[in-house]
Amino acid sequence: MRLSRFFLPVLKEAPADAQIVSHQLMLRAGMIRQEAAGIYAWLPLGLRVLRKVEQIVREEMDRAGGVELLMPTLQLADLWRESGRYDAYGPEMLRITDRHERELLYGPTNEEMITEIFRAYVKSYKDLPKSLYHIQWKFRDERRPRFGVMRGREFLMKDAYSFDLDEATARAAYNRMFVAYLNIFSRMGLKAVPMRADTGPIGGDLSHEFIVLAETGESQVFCHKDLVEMGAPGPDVDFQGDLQPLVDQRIALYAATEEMHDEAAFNAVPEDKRLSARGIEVGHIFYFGEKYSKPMNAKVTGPDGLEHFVHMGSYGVGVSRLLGAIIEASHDEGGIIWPEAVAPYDVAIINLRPGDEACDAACEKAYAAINASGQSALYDDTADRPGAKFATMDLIGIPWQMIIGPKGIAEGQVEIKNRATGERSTAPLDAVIEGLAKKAKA
RNA sequence: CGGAGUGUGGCUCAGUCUGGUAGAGCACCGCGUUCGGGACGCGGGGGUCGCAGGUUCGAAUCCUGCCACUCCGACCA
Repeated sequence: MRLSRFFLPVLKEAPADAQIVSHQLMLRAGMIRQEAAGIYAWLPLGLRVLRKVEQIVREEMDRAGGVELLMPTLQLADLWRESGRYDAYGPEMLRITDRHERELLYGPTNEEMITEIFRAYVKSYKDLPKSLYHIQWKFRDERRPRFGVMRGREFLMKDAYSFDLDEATARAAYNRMFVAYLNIFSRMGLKAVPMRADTGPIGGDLSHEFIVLAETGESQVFCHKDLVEMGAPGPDVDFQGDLQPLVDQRIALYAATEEMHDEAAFNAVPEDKRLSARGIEVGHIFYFGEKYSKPMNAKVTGPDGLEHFVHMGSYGVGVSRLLGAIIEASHDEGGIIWPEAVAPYDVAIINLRPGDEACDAACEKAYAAINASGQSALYDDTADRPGAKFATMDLIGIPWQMIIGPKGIAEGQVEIKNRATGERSTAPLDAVIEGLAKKAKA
C-alpha cells in the first residue's frame, strides 16, 4: 500500500478522552474512531490488525477441532425466553422491536441460538463430539464503557460451543479449548495465564479466565510466577490425544481472579513466587453441562438407545479487546510495537526524497519485491519531512522499516531498522530485500 | 444507577468568575526557502462556542431545562 493512497489519519496529540495508553495509541495511530460511548468505527489500519488477530484465533480453533459458522447479530426474544435468560439478562441486553412488533435483541452471546441449531439437526451420539464457533459482533449495553476497545459496548468476539454425550467427554472438549487458548495468545506475543474463575450468570462449575497481566487491567489477580513464564504447547499438540497432563501442569499452580481468590492457598505458594497483579481478561472458558440443553430440550440418543441431554461448554475470546491488550503489553514512548504475527504490514518503506529519481527507483524496486515475496509493505511515498515519516512509522509500529534516501543510495546502501529493538543496519538494497524474504519464509 | 467533571475549527487548549463583533499552537491550502529523527518565512481557508428556551440594548460568558462524553464507585461472559 502506498501511503499517499492509504487512509491513515494519525494524530500528534492524544484526544483528551483517552485514559489508557492502548486507547491513546489506537486513536493516534488512526486505527479506530469513537462514534458513541463504547462504539467504534474500525479505520483501515485498525481493521488490518483486527483481521490478523481474528485469523490467528480461527486457525487455532480449527486446529483444535472447531467448526466455523456464522450466526446473526439479531436474535428473537422468544429463543431467550426458552432458557429463561430474556428477563434475567437485564438492561445490559439491547432490545429492539421490528415493524411487526416482534421482539428482537442484539446478541450479547449465543448459547441459545447455537443450542437451537444443534438440536434441530443432531440426534445421535455418533455425531458427537461437536464444537462449533463463530466470530461475530456482540453488543452489551455496559453501564460504563471505558478504555477504548477494551471495554466497548459493541465488540468482536469469538465464541465456541461444545456438545458432548457426557461429562467426561465434555471435559475433554474443555481441555482442547484450554490448550488452544494457550496457543492463540502465545502466537500474538502475549503471556496469558489461565486462572480459576467465577462462572457468573452463565452457570456451570468449571471455568477459567485467560488473563494478560497489565497495570491497566480491570481485574485483580493472584498467581504463581512460574505460570507467567510457562510457554504454550505449540502447534504440534495432538488434539486427538489426552490433554489432561498439559492442563494439569498449569492448574496445579495457584492462579485465581479476585472473586475466586483463596488467601490461604495463595499463602502456601513460596513467597518469592507469589504474584499479585492487575490483568486483562482476554478469554473465558466454561463447562456448564446441561444448563441450556435441559430447558431447551437438546437431546441425542446414546449407545444405550435412550435420549440424553447434551453436555455443553462455551468458550469466548475477546477479539477486539485483544488489540488493546497487545498494545498495553507492547509499546514504547514512540508508539505501538506490533508483534510480527499481528502487524498491519510487515515492512515500512520510507522514501526520504520522493521525486529523486534514484530514491524513487530503489523504493519501487523494494516495494515490488516485498509484495512479490508474499509480505505486505506500507510504502511512504509522501512529501513529508523525514522526521515526520519516522515518527509516523514508529507510532503505527510496523516491525521493519526500510529507510531509503539519497545519501545511502549514493553509497549503494539502504538502512533497515527493527521497531522493537531499535537496531539499525545498512546493506545493499538487494541484500536487504533478500534478508526480509528469508525471514518471511522462516 | 449514585458521585464528580467536561462540551469553543480535525487535535490540544485559552477566553466564562467580572456580558461588549471568537483566539493560540498543531493540522489544512498557496508561494518560496528547506529536507537522514515531528523545519522556517509570507499569505490564506475553516467555528450553529453541545442543543433549546430565558434574562439583557447586547450572551461562548448569567439563569432554566435537555443531550453527549469522560472520570470514581457499584455492575460485568
